[in-house]
Amino acid sequence: MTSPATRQAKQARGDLFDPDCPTRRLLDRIGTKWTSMVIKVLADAGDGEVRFADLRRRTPGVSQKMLSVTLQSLTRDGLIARRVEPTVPPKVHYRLTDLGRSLNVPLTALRDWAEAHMVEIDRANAVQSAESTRGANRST
Amino acid sequence: MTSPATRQAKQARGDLFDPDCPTRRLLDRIGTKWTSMVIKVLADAGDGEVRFADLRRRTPGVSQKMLSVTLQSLTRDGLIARRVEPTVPPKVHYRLTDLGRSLNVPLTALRDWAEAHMVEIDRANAVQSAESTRGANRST
DNA sequence: CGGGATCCAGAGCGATACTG
DNA sequence: CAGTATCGCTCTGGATCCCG
Repeated sequence: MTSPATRQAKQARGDLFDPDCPTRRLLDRIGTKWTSMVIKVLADAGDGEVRFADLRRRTPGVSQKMLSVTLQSLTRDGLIARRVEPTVPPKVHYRLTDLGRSLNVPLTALRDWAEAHMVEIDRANAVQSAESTRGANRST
Repeated sequence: MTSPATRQAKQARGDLFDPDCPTRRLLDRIGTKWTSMVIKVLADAGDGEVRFADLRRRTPGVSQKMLSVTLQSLTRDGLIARRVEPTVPPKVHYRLTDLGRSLNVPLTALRDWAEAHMVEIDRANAVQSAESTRGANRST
């Protein structure tokens, strides 16, 4: 997530181009393995809240630790809201904030692009592999 | 970049939801530190080609190794095209492909969101810090 | 039930040095 | 000029155990 130390070092070096580039910082967040999927799950839930266990079930493959960490990050960033029911077995509910929902818009665009074009990327990779497999016979 | 081994394991476990989710795979690519910036630099160059050294100059902070690696990935994925002038000091030119340019569209949306809303995320983080600094005095 | 703490393997990435 | 190879650090993220 681009540690503060790194950014400090850059600023100390005198190049202030970095603060102009919040894109990297955003990508560092949504690029973290489970973030975008959690946002999608919450977005699909509409305005409803989702409990921790439900989130875990709807996010296959996530460990409880990483789900916990992801939810903490998103909460700190103000993208999701946390509500705790102080019952004896505590129930914790999560939902997207307005900010989180607004992020979901460009994120959905990216998802759509991915679903539409990842096959082309796969095909491109396949071509490269094929070219390296056969030695290099251009003509004929 | 979500190793093939990981995906194999998941398929072996029987949950085939993952291949349905190319978003993760896309984020693994554009989430890699320099990818989105290189795409932006090339997109800003219009349909023109940019040489390696130019790219490096316009992508402050990148090492020649990481730029090289990033360009290789993008080339394999068919997002950029590579043209080599076989002169004695070789000149290599890069440009976005149509696929790369189409990716730049949702990516630009994400950049716009970042520039518009990262301050809110920073503010949210500041609030959390403040709340943890002062013990916890709610009323008043 | 929800989540914090710890340990550990692996990937990302930077610095440096060498090649065609 | 453009790239490859090696080393080493850091950070991610998974497994496991423990707590309220």
